[in-house]
Amino acid sequence: MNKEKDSNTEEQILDAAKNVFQTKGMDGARMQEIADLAGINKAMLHYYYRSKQLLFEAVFKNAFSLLAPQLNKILNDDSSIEDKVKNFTSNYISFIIKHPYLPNFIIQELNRNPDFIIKIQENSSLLNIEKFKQQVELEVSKGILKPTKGDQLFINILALNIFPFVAKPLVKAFVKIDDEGFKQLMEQRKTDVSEFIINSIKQH
Amino acid sequence: MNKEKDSNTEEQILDAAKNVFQTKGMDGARMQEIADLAGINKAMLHYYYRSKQLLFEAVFKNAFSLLAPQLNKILNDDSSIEDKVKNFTSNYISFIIKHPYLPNFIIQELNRNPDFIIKIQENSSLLNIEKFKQQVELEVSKGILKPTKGDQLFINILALNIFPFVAKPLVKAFVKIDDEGFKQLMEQRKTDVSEFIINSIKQH
DNA sequence: ATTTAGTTTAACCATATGGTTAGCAAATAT
DNA sequence: ATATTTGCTAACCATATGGTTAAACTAAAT
Repeated sequence: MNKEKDSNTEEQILDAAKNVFQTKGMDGARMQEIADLAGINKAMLHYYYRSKQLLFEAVFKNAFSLLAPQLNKILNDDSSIEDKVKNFTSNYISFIIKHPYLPNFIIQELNRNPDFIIKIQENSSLLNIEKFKQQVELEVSKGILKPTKGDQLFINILALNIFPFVAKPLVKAFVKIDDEGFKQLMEQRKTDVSEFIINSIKQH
Repeated sequence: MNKEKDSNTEEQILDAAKNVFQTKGMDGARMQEIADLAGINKAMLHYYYRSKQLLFEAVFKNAFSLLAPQLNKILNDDSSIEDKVKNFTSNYISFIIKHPYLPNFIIQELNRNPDFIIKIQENSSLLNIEKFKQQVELEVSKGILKPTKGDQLFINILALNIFPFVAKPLVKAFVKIDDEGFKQLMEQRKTDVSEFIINSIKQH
């Protein structure tokens, strides 16, 4: 057996599957299209991944494992809330510009099958907002922040950063811009969003 | 012919189609499932709506026409930005609690087929952010608001209001709540979100 | 009573789709 | 040298799916 070629085929399949699943979703994806994109026989998909469901799960886990460390930064990091907001906003927007289909894919598929998140919750110590909430409480009591609820703040941070990418067609239509204009708008948000949040919660 | 019954069947189909399309999307929806839910023969779907695509479009247009007036309020209304933010936030969250699948459906399908929004743009005078932007500029120059970009503010308002519903499974997992807890969290946001926005942009 | 038009159903059709199988060719092990 | 395992392909299969059709039914119009 040729190890080089083995892993290569398997990777090519996963690559093609990422492409197709992330743009068309589980329901819209076709095994044949994945095979064509990978340049191999359809039977190979089943040879390496058994079923559409399992191939999809491989893609989904892969996608989530890319996103997880991004979210982890804001939850389990020791910098101040202000620094977290600034860093997360800038980093996350850069990250999504590199992986534009990720947030939409994850949100769409979680809505299609909410049980998915249970599996994720079991496997990863992620998705724990407690430390963040305590930190907000502490900074509120110290007078650094105005009275603020940790969970709502967290939702707001996610919303302001993720939403524009998820609703990209809507945003493009409202603001009347093309892809290039959208990219510029998102670049601007790297600083605008953190300012918007800090302005709102910081005690002055 | 029985007009009562006519429109009834047609409506029953549209109702069932709304249900199925809005929860499963175009790709995940099955004509047979829609027919079963409507309690009629599958051929009736084609009798009244010709094809899956046209039935879907009827559902989509219907959904968008529900959402449009909501967005219109914030774009073409004469109250102050502060009042707009307060009213929109409260009204929109109430609205979505009544139609929980709407935002997700629209966003998902616009991403699947971005051309859809072109048709919408042609037909409706909606989706024009100009008045809102001018109003922001005016209030900034009057010193009511801090320096603020109208388009970014509009995106932020949409993001903070819409995102939690679109990402509901994610939010539930992070905050560790069930459906009841989610509903309470959203009720709280009716005031929290507008405060969050006003705090950020109002000159003081 | 009969015609006419709209409505509904069961059966059917062509195609798409996820998945399987038999066999081949090359590499590896014996 | 031979047997065995592995990677791969072409052909195939069963079922699902969107869509069609011909005939039956209903109710109003003549």
